[in-house]
Amino acid sequence: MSPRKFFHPDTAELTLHRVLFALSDPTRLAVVSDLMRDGERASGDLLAESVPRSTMTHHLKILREAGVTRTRPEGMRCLISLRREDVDARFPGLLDAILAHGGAEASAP
Amino acid sequence: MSPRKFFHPDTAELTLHRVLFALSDPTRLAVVSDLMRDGERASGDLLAESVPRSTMTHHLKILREAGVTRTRPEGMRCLISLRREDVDARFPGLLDAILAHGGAEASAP
DNA sequence: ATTTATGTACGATTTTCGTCGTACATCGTA
DNA sequence: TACGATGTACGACGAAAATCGTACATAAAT
Repeated sequence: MSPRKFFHPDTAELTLHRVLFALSDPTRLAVVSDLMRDGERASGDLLAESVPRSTMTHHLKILREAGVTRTRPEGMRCLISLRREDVDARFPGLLDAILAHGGAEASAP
Repeated sequence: MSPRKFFHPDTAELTLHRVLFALSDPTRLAVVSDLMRDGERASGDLLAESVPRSTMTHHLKILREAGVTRTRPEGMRCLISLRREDVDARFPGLLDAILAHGGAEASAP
């Protein structure tokens, strides 16, 4: 019964092209937009109506392995949060620029 | 002998995920980094040593159709420049954030 | 008009990505 | 332990992307 493990890259290992790629998909952009507005959220509540679970798992894995989000197991659920400070430390202003654009594209793909 | 035509999207039609996708490739990121530092450049001078011409044409087309760059024919050559004001108008701070990161990844892929 | 330099168009190939169903694992609770 | 709820792993499928060679187009000069 080992607690579930999730790989998270170190802050120093984030690469710009990987982060940009993680953000280049409409579904993932919508997830990040939600996280920016609402803070930490359960993965099951993210776009739950429009995206199957296995598809959401896939997108969350890409965001997590790019260093954009953090996944924290909490009982049966997974809580997802933005790695705001880490991304800001490595790419200052990047998330602000995306936040500034707001959720204009943050609807379903 | 009509002068060569290149499609450029209107500023209002730029989408965030398309711009981010265009910037999510190391080769294209290196091109943009060069353009930020040196201004307008001939396409043949961009990474000429490491990327075949037809491949570079492909990348420049993606950048252009995403609205990130402008291509201007000048005699036999093509001059490439950043659409700085247009991208800034639509996504303020985005290019600054990438410029701030400098050319740290701007070497060959 | 021929030649040379530059860049595009097209096609073929390989790789990667996005989607999602199914089976499995984990967690809390009855 | 058995059950129900949540999330992951794996595999398959089709769509899209990255690479690059070859053929063609454009422009300038001879």
